[in-house]
Amino acid sequence: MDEKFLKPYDPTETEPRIYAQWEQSGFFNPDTCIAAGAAKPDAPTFSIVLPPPNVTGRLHMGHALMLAVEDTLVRFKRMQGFRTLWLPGTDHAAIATQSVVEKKLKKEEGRSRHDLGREELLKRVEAFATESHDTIVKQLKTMGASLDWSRETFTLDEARNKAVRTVFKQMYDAGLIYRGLRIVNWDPKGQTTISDDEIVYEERTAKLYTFRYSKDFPIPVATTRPETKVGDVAVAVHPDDTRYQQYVGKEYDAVFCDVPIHINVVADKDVDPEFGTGAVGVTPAHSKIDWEIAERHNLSHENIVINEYAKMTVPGRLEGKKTTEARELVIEWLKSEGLLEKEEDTRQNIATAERTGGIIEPLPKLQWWIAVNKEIPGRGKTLKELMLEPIERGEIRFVSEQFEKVYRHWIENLRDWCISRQIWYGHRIPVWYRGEEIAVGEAPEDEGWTQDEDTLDTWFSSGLWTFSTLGWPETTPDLSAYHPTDLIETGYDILFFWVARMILMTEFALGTVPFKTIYLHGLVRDAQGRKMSKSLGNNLDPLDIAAKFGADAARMALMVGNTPGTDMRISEDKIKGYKHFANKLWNITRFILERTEGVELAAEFTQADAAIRDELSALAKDVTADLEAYRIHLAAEKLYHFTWHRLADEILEESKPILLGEDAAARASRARLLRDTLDTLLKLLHPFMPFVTEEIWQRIPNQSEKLLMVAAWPR
RNA sequence: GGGCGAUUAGCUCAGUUGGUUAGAGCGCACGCUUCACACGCGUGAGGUCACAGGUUCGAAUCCUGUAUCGCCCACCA
Repeated sequence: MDEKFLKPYDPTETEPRIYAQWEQSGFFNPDTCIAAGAAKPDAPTFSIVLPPPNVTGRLHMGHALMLAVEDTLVRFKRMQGFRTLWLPGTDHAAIATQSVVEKKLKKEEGRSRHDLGREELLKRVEAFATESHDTIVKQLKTMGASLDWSRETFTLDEARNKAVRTVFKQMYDAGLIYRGLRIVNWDPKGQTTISDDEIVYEERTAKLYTFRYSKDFPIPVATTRPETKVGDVAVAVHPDDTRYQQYVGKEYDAVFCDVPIHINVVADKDVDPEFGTGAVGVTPAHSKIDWEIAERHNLSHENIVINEYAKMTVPGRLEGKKTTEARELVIEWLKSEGLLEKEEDTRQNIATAERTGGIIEPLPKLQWWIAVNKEIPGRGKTLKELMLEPIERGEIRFVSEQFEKVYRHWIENLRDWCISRQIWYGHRIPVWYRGEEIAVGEAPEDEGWTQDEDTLDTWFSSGLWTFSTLGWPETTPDLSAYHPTDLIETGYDILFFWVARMILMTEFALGTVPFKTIYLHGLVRDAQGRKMSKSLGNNLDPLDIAAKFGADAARMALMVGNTPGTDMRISEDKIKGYKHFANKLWNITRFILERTEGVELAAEFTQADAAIRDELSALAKDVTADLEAYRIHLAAEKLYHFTWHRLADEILEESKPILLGEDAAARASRARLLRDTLDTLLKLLHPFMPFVTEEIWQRIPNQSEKLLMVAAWPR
């Protein structure tokens, strides 16, 4: 017996060595598996694209969970003989990455992006992205991820750029991408537009003020943002509100806090007569709803009073003031003029930007949009319909069915998607202007063209991920073999951002689904159930965890008892438990090898041993069925339980007298049973705990299959 | 305001299509230097499955309602 078994299992020494061995074997690449006979050339395929981690730093435990689940499924399928592809890549994560670099720049050098300029900033961001990428790859390998590195991609590399330009052009030609002036969510801190999905609402107490524009203005108006009232063009009331009907259609002039304003009184059904005074001051340039009201009543949109830095642009005492300062000044002025009628507390949800925390300032801006409710020429359907159909037809199914309703509900309320961003890192919008002319897709060859300054929302390129990574728009063998992919596995928090956008993009560009099954995992929280975050300092780094307990232990701890779609708690104690389990398996092996060394292995089992062999076959079947149905938590728990409490506690114990006994036939049968059981169990456990099982496997004498990772799955 | 989910042992959670006596890990108590393993072994305590009705031969599981907690979406000026 290998002397190594005399000491406890040491994952830190083992894991990097084993990973190097796997990598060297080339079996992460399905082509190598075929060449080596580990998969048949015509075997069915199984493919997953790795949800590309953002190059914003390093991986956290949520990523570790994702890797554990995906690697387990991939290894399972590979051992079953599928042509299995798990394709790695990273995401440039435009806003997220640029804002990390900008923050660093500010902190370390006290400079802004404008001090550096576009080109220099991009150099900095790219350097940072490269560094992050390398860290992330190291972490992925540490977790044991059997990714095909020969096919690695990046959302911003040349091939992916090409895919982005191609889809953009196709959508533009189909009339689905358009440029339009609308109220956008402007983040004054990040100096960019963001989409509705990037908004986080924070509940706060705010003051609701009731006032009149002037002494002779007949209708009192309630507002939480008095400073915007210098931009008002109308007062809207409900059409049935008898209090105000007599004023509808009338116009008034006033000088509001040094600013001359002209107010139309209009009737609009969107006004709630119960709220405030039942009358809304309409500020078209600084409120989405007001913009719509103004459109319905042909009122001016152009009355902009706040700029991109959230400062007032009107002449007079407010000029150049921040909105918050201006608010105070307006209240002061209202009081001094005797126009303020009431001041009360109200609860308010304030819109903030997810990445920067800046308070969103609605502003009218010329932006690029994707129309989701417009019929696609030649297809008779809208993008929204394309997003719903595969779910309805059952071509895509959710592992946790509750998400189907959530998804539908989101789609039904979907509005046009704003895809342009005023940041520099990302895919530059593939549009060029020359006077009145416009060119889309590829840069024109001739002189005088200027490219659009903006970049694309990062989710535009992520939406193409399942097929851009396989070589589209070229028709590659990979694309036809591995697309649609079998599974997408990611956190439920990016169902809308990403999963929905992949369905949209793939249905549009390829007319197929991007994947057949959606497996959404929950959040990984700390032992107290809190979100892991930098500010709380309760983050666990997969690298540290692997160094302390081994990647195998981390993987098991993340999978056992964790049902898809549900948040879980993780603690070092739990992970330690599975480190012990790896050691238990190690010692089981030691026992079996020691006690069967030199014992002749029987050809036939005794009746008792045949029963145990059947029990094991039943377990194998059970685990297989669980994995095929994505019940990973159950499979893992069953294996744990069998290994420790059936095999070690019972079978090994009752084997002791048999192996030391006089009955040679029983001894030979039991020896063979134990060796067979160990082999089978190592195979069954390998997808979950790849390192320790592989290490043991290679130290068992007379092993017929060399690498456990491509050994045949028990059937 | 609309939607989704949860409530099972002290704690964290499983429990697949309704089917024996409801399980695991951790923790706890007691005892073990037993020749695979103290990263261990043995024994044990601990549950009205949130509550109230209903369906059923049978309910933690299905239905209705209530309570509490959590999350998502929308958002009132």
